[in-house]
Amino acid sequence: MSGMDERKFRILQAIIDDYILTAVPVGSRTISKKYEMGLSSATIRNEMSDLEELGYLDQPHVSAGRIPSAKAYRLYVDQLLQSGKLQSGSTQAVQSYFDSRTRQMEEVVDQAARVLSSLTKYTAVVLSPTGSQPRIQTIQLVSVSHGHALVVIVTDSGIVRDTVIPVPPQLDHDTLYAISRMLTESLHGCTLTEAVQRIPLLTERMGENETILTHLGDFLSEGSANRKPHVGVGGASNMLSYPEYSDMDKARSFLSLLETRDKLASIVQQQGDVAFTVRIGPETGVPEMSDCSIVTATYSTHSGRQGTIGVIGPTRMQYSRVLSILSSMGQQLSALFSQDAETPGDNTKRSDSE
Amino acid sequence: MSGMDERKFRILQAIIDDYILTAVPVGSRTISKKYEMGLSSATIRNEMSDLEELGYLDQPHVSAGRIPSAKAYRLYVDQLLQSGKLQSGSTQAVQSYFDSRTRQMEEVVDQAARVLSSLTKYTAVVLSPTGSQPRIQTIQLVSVSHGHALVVIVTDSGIVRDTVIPVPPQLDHDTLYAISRMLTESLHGCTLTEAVQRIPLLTERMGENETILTHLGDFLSEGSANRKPHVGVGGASNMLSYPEYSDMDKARSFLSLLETRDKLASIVQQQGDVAFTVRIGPETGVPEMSDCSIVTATYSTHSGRQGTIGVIGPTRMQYSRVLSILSSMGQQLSALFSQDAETPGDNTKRSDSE
DNA sequence: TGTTAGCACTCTCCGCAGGTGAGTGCTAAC
DNA sequence: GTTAGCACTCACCTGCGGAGAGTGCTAACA
Repeated sequence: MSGMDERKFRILQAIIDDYILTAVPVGSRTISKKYEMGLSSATIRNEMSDLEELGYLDQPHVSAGRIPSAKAYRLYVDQLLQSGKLQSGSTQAVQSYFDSRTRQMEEVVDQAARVLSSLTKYTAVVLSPTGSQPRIQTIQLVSVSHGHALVVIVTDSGIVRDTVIPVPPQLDHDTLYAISRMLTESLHGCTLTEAVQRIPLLTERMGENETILTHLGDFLSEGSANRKPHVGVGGASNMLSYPEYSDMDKARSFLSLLETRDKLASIVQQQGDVAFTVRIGPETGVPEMSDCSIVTATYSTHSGRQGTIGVIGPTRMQYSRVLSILSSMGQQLSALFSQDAETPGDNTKRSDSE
Repeated sequence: MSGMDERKFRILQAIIDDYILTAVPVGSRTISKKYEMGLSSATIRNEMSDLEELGYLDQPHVSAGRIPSAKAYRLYVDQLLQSGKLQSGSTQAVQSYFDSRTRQMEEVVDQAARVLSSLTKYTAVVLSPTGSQPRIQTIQLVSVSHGHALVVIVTDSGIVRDTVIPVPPQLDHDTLYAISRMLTESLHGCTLTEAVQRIPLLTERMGENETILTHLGDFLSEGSANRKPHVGVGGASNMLSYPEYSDMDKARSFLSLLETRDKLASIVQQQGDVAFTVRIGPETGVPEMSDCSIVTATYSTHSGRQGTIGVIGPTRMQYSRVLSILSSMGQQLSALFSQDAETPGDNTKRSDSE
């Protein structure tokens, strides 16, 4: 980073800004004219030559302008993150998008991805919260039809899952309720994994209905294993608007990556405890995204589970804008998921005002 | 359709087959050589000229080969549907894809879309079942936290929705259970709309807990209004593999159409009671899909609700293949959604074998 | 010593030929 | 009715030259 004085930095900044806007290699004349630097193109040229030597600029071919390298974006972004001036006004925009009432966690996640993509004009990915295993609060069996019951498990972070299991057909509502009470008392406060272990101990108390336990155990162990977050994607087609993806093959491989949700989730998932992660070009570690950048942020629920929101765009992304939008969105989601046991947007507020 | 003899039809068929395979305008020589017709290219040429006059063939420019018109595909498909020889062996392939156990309706729909797209190499859309309003079987309130309860409504076609509503904090499990029993008895067999109407009549029986009714009413009326089917899309990027979408703008508008699920649903949704619908090119009525075809089929649940599955591809789609795959998939889904109140793939089978 | 004007040079992009080849329509012979 | 032959038409490819943008270098200037 040595050899980098104040003026060089300002020029680099100008080049990045211009390139982010136009996606066209930027020449010395452009800088000296459009960005008032009080310097002639020749001087700029010299500086640019230096910047290229330092690795901040690339030249597609001899007689083209320069484009910022990944290193340049990195510098730019680091600067941005340090100077912490991102909050800005985008909170409003984010907020206004969420007034439509959504209920299920999956819906919120999908909706968030749509909002994020339409605000940024890039591709957005939202992962539902994961993390520490939720603890069981209530287990309830509801009779569905003769010989089948619905199992609903409520945890401190919302409904885990519901499933239908077969039950002895002679069981009536009240018996199911009694069993539910018993199960709830025995397993309250356990994580799913703990519950699976504890289930065998309950056999004698169940009497003839022990088949229920088998099914419940199956269900629980699957629920505890299957901790894949839900993945919402929005604005996949936005990417095609950018000239860097005018190549069909590139576009196709990018889009098909977006379709394999598991892989996508593992790429986007943010590791560590930082507020933001910015991965530029090769830093993504994904060949399909070698000229993309991924910006992610986390949000968290009141029970400490963490989710990730991310924006994928060309390396010449409007980082500052994106970071500020992500920041707002993260706050919104945190708030949303922290009321009412991660089952957001319930009727409370609206009904109160009626 | 007059002026169309047996031989012309065979030639037309050959042209369509070849064009479906290659996407390149097909010339008279190709037909006479690749497809053994015992005719010289000159004869074919004459016939092709006739076919063009009849409107079955188009010529991109004077000295190019011919390509089938929408009218030709229409004829081809009608023929295919009449001769009812589509069942074939693809059922196996479809079946084998579904052994992975899925549970929630949404998951099944998404999975079906993925399977469908990977089998056909086109873009697939699957709509969850809609139709006659489901009837309430059970209503259950489950205590979630102090002052909040989870409402689970089981209908004859599965769980409608669950939501958290506020309840008076002093209510304990048993009271909630009693209320649940009361609600179930009063509303059993109602459709959601009927239930909304009947709720006011229950006020006196609830005593001090009537706020619950307000929230329940809100929830029900929303559930009955919000009859949008879930839309699963698979293989969006497949479309980019076909030369007809090598134009970026076309591709983008197509993909962004796929992203607006509501619009997509209304396009794909099949009207009428026929087993299959094939809409070719302009017949789709959607500018973005003017050179696509949409093939849809329906599946239905044991409670008579209908869902739609569809494949979107270029007009030169492999109709025969697609129709047979759709047919299998439709059967699979019908079967899947008819066991266990539309909560498919439950533990029954697996547990029995353990 | 830093800045600037000027100039030669490079390389992409674009439009314009000309050649090639696939395919047609027509005519005449079988 | 079928086929061989032939002239004709375009799309596509390739190579070429000019225009324009941008650079690097050198020399002059403050």
